[in-house]
Amino acid sequence: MQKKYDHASIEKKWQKKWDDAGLYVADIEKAESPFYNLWMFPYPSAEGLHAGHAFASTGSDIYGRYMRMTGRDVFQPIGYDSFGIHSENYAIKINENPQSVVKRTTKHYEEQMRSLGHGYDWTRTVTTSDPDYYRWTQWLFVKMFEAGLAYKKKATVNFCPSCKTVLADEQVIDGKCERCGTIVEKKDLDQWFFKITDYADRLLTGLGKIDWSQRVISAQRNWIGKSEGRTIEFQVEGTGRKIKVFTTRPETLNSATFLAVASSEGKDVKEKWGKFTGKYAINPINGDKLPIWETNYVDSSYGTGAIMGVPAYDERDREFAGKYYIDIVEKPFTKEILGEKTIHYHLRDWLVSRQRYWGAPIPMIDCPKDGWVTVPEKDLPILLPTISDYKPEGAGRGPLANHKDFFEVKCPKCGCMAKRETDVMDTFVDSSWYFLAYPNVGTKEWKSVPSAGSGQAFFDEKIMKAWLPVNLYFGGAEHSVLHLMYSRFVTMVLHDLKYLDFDEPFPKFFAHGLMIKDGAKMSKSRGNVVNPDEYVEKFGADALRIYLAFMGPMDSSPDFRDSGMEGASRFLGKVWRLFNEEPEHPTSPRLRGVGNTAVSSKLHQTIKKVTKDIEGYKFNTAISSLMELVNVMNEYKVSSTKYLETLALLLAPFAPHLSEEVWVEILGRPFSIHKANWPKYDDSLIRSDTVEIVVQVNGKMRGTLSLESGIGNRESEVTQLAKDDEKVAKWLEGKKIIKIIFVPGKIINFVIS
RNA sequence: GCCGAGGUGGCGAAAUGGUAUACGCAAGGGCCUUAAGAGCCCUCGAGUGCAUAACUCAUGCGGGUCCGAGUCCCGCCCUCGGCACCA
Repeated sequence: MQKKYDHASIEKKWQKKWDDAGLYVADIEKAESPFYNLWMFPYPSAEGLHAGHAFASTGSDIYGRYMRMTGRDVFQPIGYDSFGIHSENYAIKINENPQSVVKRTTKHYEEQMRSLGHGYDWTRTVTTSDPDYYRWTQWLFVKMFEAGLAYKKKATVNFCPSCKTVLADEQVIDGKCERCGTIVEKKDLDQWFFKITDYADRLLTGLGKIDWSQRVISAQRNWIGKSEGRTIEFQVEGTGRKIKVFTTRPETLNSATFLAVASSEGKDVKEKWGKFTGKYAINPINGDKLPIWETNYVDSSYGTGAIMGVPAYDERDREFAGKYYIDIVEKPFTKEILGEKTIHYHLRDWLVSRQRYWGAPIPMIDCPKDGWVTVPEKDLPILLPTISDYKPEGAGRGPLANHKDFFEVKCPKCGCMAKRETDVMDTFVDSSWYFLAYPNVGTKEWKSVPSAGSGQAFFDEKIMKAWLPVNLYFGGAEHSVLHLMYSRFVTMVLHDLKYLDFDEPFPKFFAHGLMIKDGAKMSKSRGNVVNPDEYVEKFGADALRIYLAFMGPMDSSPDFRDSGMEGASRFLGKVWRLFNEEPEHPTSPRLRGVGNTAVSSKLHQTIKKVTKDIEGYKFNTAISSLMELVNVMNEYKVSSTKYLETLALLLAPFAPHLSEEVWVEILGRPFSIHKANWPKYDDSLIRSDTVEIVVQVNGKMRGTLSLESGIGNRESEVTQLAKDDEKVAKWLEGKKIIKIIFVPGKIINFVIS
C-alpha cells in the first residue's frame, strides 16, 4: 500500500504546528549560543515575492536550519524595507495612499514567506515606514549631526527628472537612475550630506578583516577608489598666482610639457578638447615654461581640478599633446620628489535628502537666529503626516513643503518662528541600521523615548553583546556599493560614538547570484517574472526549495526551468516511498533495523559530505549526494530505522515539511526534527572493505583492481597483482619498467620506456 | 585601460594534482496499466567498430612543469561583474 505525498495539507499542517509551538522564536535574553542568521530584507513590491527572492531566502534558511540542528540558538528575523521611491511610485500609479498600500503588500509578503516554510522569528519584525522604526532613523540623523557628520550644502548633484528627486552618487548607474533608468541631470541644490568620506580609509582597511567574496570586496575597493600621490604647486608666470596639480607620478615632473585645468567649455565634445589660455606656468624642478590649457578631460571635482601634462608617460596627455601640437619630451625620472603627499578618493559624501513624500522626515529645524537645530530626541519621531498631495513636484522641494502645519515650527532653542526641513531621508538610511533593530524589538529600550543628552539608544546592551555583529549575512551582490557600504559606515560611526563595541556589522557576508529566466534578468517589462506561489501550489514548498538549491551553486546565476522543478518533485516522491513502501522481501523489511555495510558506508559518506557542503554553501552538491544515498538505499532494498532517521535529519534543512512528517508520523520521533541533533559520521564506517586500485601505464588508465583494503595499501602485492592482470600485462610486455608510482588505496602507475 | 570571477556533454552542472563528465534535466528504447497519470528498467561526450570487445580523441586556444593536469606555471582568446579621460 502506498499513499501519495499530499504536500498541500502536510505543509500547511506543520507550518501551523511550528508557529503554535514558537519553534523559530529565539530566546533573545537567555540564548547560550547565539547565531544571528540574516537575509537582506525585501522591499514589499506590489507583485509580491518572486522566484529570485525564494532562491536567496531559501539559501539563507537552509543554513539557519542547519545551524539550529547543530545546537546553535538561531535568530532569523525578517522585515520590510517599506519606505522609499519603489513603494511610493507604485502607490502613485494606483492612486492610493502609500500607507495603505504598504499594509497590503507586507501582509502578502508574509503569507508568501510563510508558505515557503522559512524558519523566521515572526515576533520581531520591522517595517521601516512604521513610526516606531523611523523614530530611530531620525535619531540616527540627529547623532550624525551632533557628531559633525551631517551637513547641508549647496552642491552640484544628480537629479532624476522622472523620480523628481536628487540621488546619491551610488544610486546613479552609468549616468542613469538606479530605480527607474532615466538619465540623470546635474543641478545645483542645497542638500543634506553624510560625511562618509571621513571614513573612506577605514571603509577600505576594514575590508581586510571581513570574510567577503573577492567580487564584493573589489567592488567596494573600486568605489572608494583610493589614489595616493603628490600635490605640486606651479607659479603662473607674470602673476602672483599658483596652480596646484595632483599627480600619482611625481617622478615624471621633469617631462611635463603643459598644464591642463578643468573647463566647463567643451563638456559636450566627445573627443579631447582644449584651449590655450595664453598663460604659462613654471616647472618647479627645472624652470621650464609650460603652457596652461583649459581642457574637457580634466574633472573639476577630482583632485585639484588641474593636472600636469606628461605626454611622454601618460597616454591621455599624449593624445591631447598630439592633437594640439604640444611638445612631447621624455626625460629620465627625477629622484627629487616635490609636493605634499596627498590621498584622493573616488568616494563622495552620501547625499541623503530626497524631495519626496514617502520617507522619514529629516529631524532638523532652520532657525533664523540659531541656524540648523536638531529636533530634541524626546520629540521624536517627527511623524510623516498623511496628506493627499503626495506626488513629487520636481521643483527641488518635496511635497511636505506645501504643508505649513508641518514646517511652521518654533525653534527648540530660542522659541522663535523657524522652518522645519521638508525633505525626507534616502531609503538607504532606513536600511543602513535595520540589523541593529531586530534583536531589540520589544525591549523597553526600543519603545522608550530618549531624553536629551542621555546618550540613550534603542539597544539593550546585553542583547547587543550577545547577538551582534551578524553571524551570517545573506544577500545580493547588487548591494555591494550601496546598502553594504552605508551599513558599514553607520556602524563605524555608532562605534565611534560608543554605542557599539564592533565596527564591522557583517564579518561574514555571502553574496548569492541573481536568478534569471530564459537567459535574462527577471523583470516585469520582460514579462519573465516567476511567481513562486504557483510552484508551491503545484509541487509544494519542499520541492521548490530542493529545486532552487539544486540548480547550481548559490553564488551563480541560475536559470529557472520548469523541467528541473519536476525533477526535484520526483526526488521527494522517491524519498517518500522509501519511508512508506511495504517491504519487498520479508527478510529485508523496512523500519526493522536491518543493516548493510554498503548502505552504511554510503550513509556516513553522505553525512560527511552534506555537512561540509552546507558549511560551504554548496547546497547543490549536498542535494546530489542525498540523491545518491536514496538511490543506494533503493538499490539494496534495505533501510533500517536508523538509516531512515539519518536520512530525514540530513534532508531537514532542505525539505523541512516532508522530513518533519516522516520524523514524527512515521518514525514516531518527538516533535520537532528541526530541534533534533545533526547526525555525526564515523570515519571508520565510511571506509569500505574493498578498494579499487586504478592501474596506469605511463599515466594512462589500463585497468582496475578490486582488492581488500588491506592489500590495496601494500605496494609489493599491488604491483604483482597489477602485472598479473591480463589487460595490464599486454601493455607491459617487452617493455622496461623505469619507475613505479604507488598511491596506497588509489593508484599504481608503471612508467615504461 | 585597471580590478575581480569564470569558460567542462544537447542543457543545469560535479571533480583534496590520481578512473573527467558524479547528481539531475532533456532525448531514445522497454516494462507495468483497459487507459491516463505515477512508477520501474536500459541507452545516452565524439570517433573507428557487430560489440555490453578494444583503441583513439575530447574540460576556450597555444606552450610548459610532472609518472600523471579540468586542476599548477607562462602567453593568448572569449564571457560576466565592478571602476574609469580619476591624473
